[in-house]
Amino acid sequence: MGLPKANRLRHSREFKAVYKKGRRCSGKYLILRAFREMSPASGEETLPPTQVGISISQKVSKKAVVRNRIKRQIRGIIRSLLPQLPSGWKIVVIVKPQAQGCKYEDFLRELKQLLLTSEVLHGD
RNA sequence: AGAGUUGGCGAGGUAGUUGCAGUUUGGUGUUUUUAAUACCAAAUUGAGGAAAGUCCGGGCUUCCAAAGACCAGACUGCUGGGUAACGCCCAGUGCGGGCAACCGUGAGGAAAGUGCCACAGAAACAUACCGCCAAAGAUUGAGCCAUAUCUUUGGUAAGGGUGCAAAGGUGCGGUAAGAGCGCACCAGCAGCAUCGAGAGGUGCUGGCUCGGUAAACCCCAGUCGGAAGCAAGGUCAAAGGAAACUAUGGUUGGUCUUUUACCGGUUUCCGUUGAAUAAGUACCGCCUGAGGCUUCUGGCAACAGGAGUCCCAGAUAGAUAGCUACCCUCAAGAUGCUAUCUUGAGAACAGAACCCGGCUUACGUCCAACUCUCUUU
RNA sequence: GCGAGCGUAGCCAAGUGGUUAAGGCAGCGGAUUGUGGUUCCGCCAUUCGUGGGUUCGAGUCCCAUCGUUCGCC
Repeated sequence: MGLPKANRLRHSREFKAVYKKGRRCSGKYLILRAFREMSPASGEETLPPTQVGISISQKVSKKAVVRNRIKRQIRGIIRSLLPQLPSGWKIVVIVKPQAQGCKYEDFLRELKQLLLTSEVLHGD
């Protein structure tokens, strides 16, 4: 469940910018860093599409298979949520070591909650 | 039926659907055209036997200015073969383990030299503590003989004790006591004959002899240009500039000789950009290869050669997941008496990152062959 | 990708192939004290990360493996 290339964070610089300027929300298993580029002249139409990156360290698990599965599941959730997200955001999802034994539903619930609390997603 | 040994296959399958990456084709948009790039649609392909550990061997790339000599250095170590190469593989020899199938093997040299062998023991490359034996002398005694004890000189390595190990082992003869001193068998060494391509096997003869350790230094034989590694290295557009430190030198193990070749190096800051001193993935390298499959020939085999056929992952914050249906396998339960139904699971180890050949480690199921034991016919 | 080091008691650790593996902290028991601390004495490694091998004998030498820490591009 990969994301389209336009919706990915791709460079180390962009990650660093998000860490530096973005707001921070943490849950039980995940940490969210979000940052919106607000140039005063441009309107909603000219904003770049929202880009998302996932960061998972070797501390979560030494096994690449486990790390990749978590990444895929999170990416799948983001993909399903993508139409609801407003454009212009740069988001980094960091996986905590406690997330080792988590299931798809756990990530889904937590990620939705984090997006709401960080005011990226405006609930109804 | 149980216990065990060896080898092999495969890593659930098919269809649909949503989604991701590559390739090809078509279409649309952008840039001045060629072309490049983005999006859309269709077709097609999409992780492993270990992709892992990075323990060996290569290919490939760049640097070391070129040539030569010597010394270092590293690795390997029964024989023959295979291979691009290997510390790998195959076949054999010796030794060790197992009742056996079979398995393991770091298996050159200790009479080139040096070192070490704790404790114990007399002695651990060299000897005599207790013993045994012979001769001489002394002691008790007036003297002699015998015996005993002691001393000195010599012989001996059988016995005792020590130890991982005591100088070939066992038996018989022999001797003052003993000893390969002699004989038989065994083990080791040397020579000859014979078989084998060779490691070695077998037989005969001989003199009887020499501790262990080289995964201690070392000696011998053989192999190796060195260093880095795809973050190698290159293409693209552009624009380089400033400051500081260091150099009579430097150029990849060391020394020397000859010829000549090249030249600064490091750090910091500013700047244009898709990207700026660095992990630039924008592009190449980058997936046609010591390639796979089928078959024939040679070879005990590893493997080699010929023919046919196929194209089979190429990401770069890094592509394989979710759902549905059927089949197959397994487990549990019910009906029921050998089939049906229901539920659950499809595992274990584990994710390509330049590419190959091995080794090692992790790991679940199935199949085949063989060995031993027990029971029945 | 390339390389280097370390695993010894709960913790920090020493250890030229040769008894029963040195210390310190912690812990436990005892003595001293009216009680506690200080001080003193004693105990505490079924064996040196794991598995093989060499050796008469391995924590030490060799091979493989597991874990862990660090460096460079």
